[in-house]
Amino acid sequence: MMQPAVESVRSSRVDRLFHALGDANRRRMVSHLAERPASVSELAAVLAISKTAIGQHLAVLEEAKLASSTKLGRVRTCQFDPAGLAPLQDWIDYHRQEWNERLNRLDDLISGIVSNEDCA
Amino acid sequence: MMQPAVESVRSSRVDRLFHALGDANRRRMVSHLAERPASVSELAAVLAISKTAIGQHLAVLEEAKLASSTKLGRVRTCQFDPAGLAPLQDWIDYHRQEWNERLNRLDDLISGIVSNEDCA
DNA sequence: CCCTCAGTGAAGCTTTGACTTCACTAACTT
DNA sequence: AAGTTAGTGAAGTCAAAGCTTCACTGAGGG
Repeated sequence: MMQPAVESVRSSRVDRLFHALGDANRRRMVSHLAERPASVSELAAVLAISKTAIGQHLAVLEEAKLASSTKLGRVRTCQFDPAGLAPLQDWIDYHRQEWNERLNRLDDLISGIVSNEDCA
Repeated sequence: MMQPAVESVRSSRVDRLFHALGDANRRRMVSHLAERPASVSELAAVLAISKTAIGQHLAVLEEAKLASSTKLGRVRTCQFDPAGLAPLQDWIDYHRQEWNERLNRLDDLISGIVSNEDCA
């Protein structure tokens, strides 16, 4: 639903993802949907904001592939899509790894120093 | 450095964290710092923005505990703090778990149906 | 058929956020 | 001492983001 005519300004997938989760209300939506699917009205009631606002947040979440929705009759049911979190997890893993490599290089350096001392 | 006089508007730790990573330039800073520490000037050169802007981004990253910095002489050296990613990981894990529980409940339901069919 | 309820599009409001420039301080260099 | 160079504070600009209200469509219920 509510796909923008033009591709979003946010270029990358990761960008859309982090931006989507950067808003507290959208995270609350995700948290709620992670427990059970919900309609727009229900989400509006829970977050205490207008249905219009929910619709806007939903569009952002769907662009980030964190949620999906289908309309049956007049009610739209929104769902959480956990697979959408994958790129986020990848980003974290990547930076954790970078860090570990830094530690490893440090270890090597220290080992070198130690062995030098042993030689002395 | 640059601690705000008043506590940030962003209340929770998770909030600050997601918001900090919601900006592409700040993520680039983190990526760069994950490889090696860098000065403000170096980051400004890499990202092609003013040193002032780097200072502002740095403040946000430090508030989110994703980075730290120390000034030696006139140069400030910035460092990535990987431990700051923990709450982010926790958030993901939590929502993955919620999802799994949903799947389990679904499994139980299906099992119920199946055994009913078996009885029929 | 009329009424209500769920959701949407359009517009506009207000705040936040990401920069910049300018001016200034403090630390090296020569 | 004089000239760079690194970083900062203050202020201002500009666009994006989060909401709201209003008007309207369409589905269901009496």
